[in-house]
Amino acid sequence: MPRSVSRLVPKVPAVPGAGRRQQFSASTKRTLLDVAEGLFTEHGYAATSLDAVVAGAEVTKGALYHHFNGKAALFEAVFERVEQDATRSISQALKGRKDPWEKAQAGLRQFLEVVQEPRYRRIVIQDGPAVLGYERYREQEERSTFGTVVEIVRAVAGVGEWDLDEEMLHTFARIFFGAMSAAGASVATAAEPDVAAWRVEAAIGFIISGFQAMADAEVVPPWLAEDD
Amino acid sequence: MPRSVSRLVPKVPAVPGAGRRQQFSASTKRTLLDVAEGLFTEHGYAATSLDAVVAGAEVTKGALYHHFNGKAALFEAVFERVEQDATRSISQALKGRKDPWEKAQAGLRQFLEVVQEPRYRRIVIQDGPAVLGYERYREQEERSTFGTVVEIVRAVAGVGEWDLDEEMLHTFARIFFGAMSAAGASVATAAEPDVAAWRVEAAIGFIISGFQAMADAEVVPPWLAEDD
DNA sequence: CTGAGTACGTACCCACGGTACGGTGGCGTA
DNA sequence: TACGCCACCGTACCGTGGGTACGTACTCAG
Repeated sequence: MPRSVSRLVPKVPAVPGAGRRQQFSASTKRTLLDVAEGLFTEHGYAATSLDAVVAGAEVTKGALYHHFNGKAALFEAVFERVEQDATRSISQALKGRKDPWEKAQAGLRQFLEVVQEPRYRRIVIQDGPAVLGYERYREQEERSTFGTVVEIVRAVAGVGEWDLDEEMLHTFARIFFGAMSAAGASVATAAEPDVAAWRVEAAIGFIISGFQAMADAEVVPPWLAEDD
Repeated sequence: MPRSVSRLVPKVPAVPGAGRRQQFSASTKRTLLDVAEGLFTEHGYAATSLDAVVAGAEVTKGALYHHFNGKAALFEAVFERVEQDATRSISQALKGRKDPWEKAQAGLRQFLEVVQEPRYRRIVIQDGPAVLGYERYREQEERSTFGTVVEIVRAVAGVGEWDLDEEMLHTFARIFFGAMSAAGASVATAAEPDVAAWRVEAAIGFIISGFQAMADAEVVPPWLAEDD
């Protein structure tokens, strides 16, 4: 059932003057992205045919291949848009927060919200790595959601006054991001997402409290004692 | 270039007696799995054609579809084998360890080794979720690698004498598993895997030390204070 | 008014997953 | 030992779907 989406049709010029042609072009491109996003979310990348996409957008494959280099390119464009929305959403939640711990909490909460969106789970988490390859997948991550995590970790580390070099900071961010992704997935698939979300918040909070406690007590990580 | 793998050919009975027929059958099935594993690892699921698999195994599609219900089923069989090997490898590393913290460390180290295997990264981490779907993917995880993580977390929590219910324990395990997966991926793709592995061990050790410090100091997680 | 190039539509190719069916040889049975 | 059955596998074929080559209409600069 190819969903049809309303789209500008070159009949009467909507806005006369500078480039009506390009308006139609942008409209069809956007429509293709919208339809593709819906189908990718619903059936996944592999089970979505380009015929279904162009049928939903009420165009032909000629139009699709004019705007995108192929199916993978179309997916990547959709992928980028979804990640951009997610990043904007999270960044918005951080507005106004001053305390790094508070920012971390707000960021986590908003991420747990985002990860419950079907499109994010399906397109970014599930199909993303396989379609884009881990190389490009991590490139995309780096300059979107993951980038936000890096900033938060940097802020928190600054409060703790730990002397982490840039590499170590990225390692921590990577670990936290992986933890959040997995946690988010468990939240999204849980029978009661709300309860599960609370559990995750509690667990992560538990871990972070450990950092604070350790900073206060000035303990030495036990399995770093036997360094050779 | 379809790699050909040596395989039993029904010419002279290798071991006479009980069921030579089944030996040939098992041999071809195993050969199909071996070839498929190699091709899936090298080119990925989507870019691997069944023609290439049967060519490498020196059989035809008739044989393949006799043993497996389809391409996805073939992949899942390969997937299970890889995960079983990984689980065995990690369990082996835990043998003899008594102290839970020590077990955690050994398990982490072995996991970081496993995650560097190209077949595990490509088949399990990269293509697994997309091909099997998140449902089946997590089912498989649950009774293999992730199950080991749960046991380790349970042991460690027992030492800390924290009263975690089963749900919370699973949440922690989920988080740690996600952290380890992401960390493992960063290790595998790093320019210097050894150094990266050390960083991850240090970071995770850092976090776990936080737990110990917190257990000693009996602090309260800060963002759990404002419970409503 | 006209050339040029954008923005599509049309027709087609072919790789690849899947299926239907045919055959052959081992293995239990009498 | 003869025989029939079924597991095991080969052969031939189809349909879907990604990708491509090429034609066309419309727009805008000059």
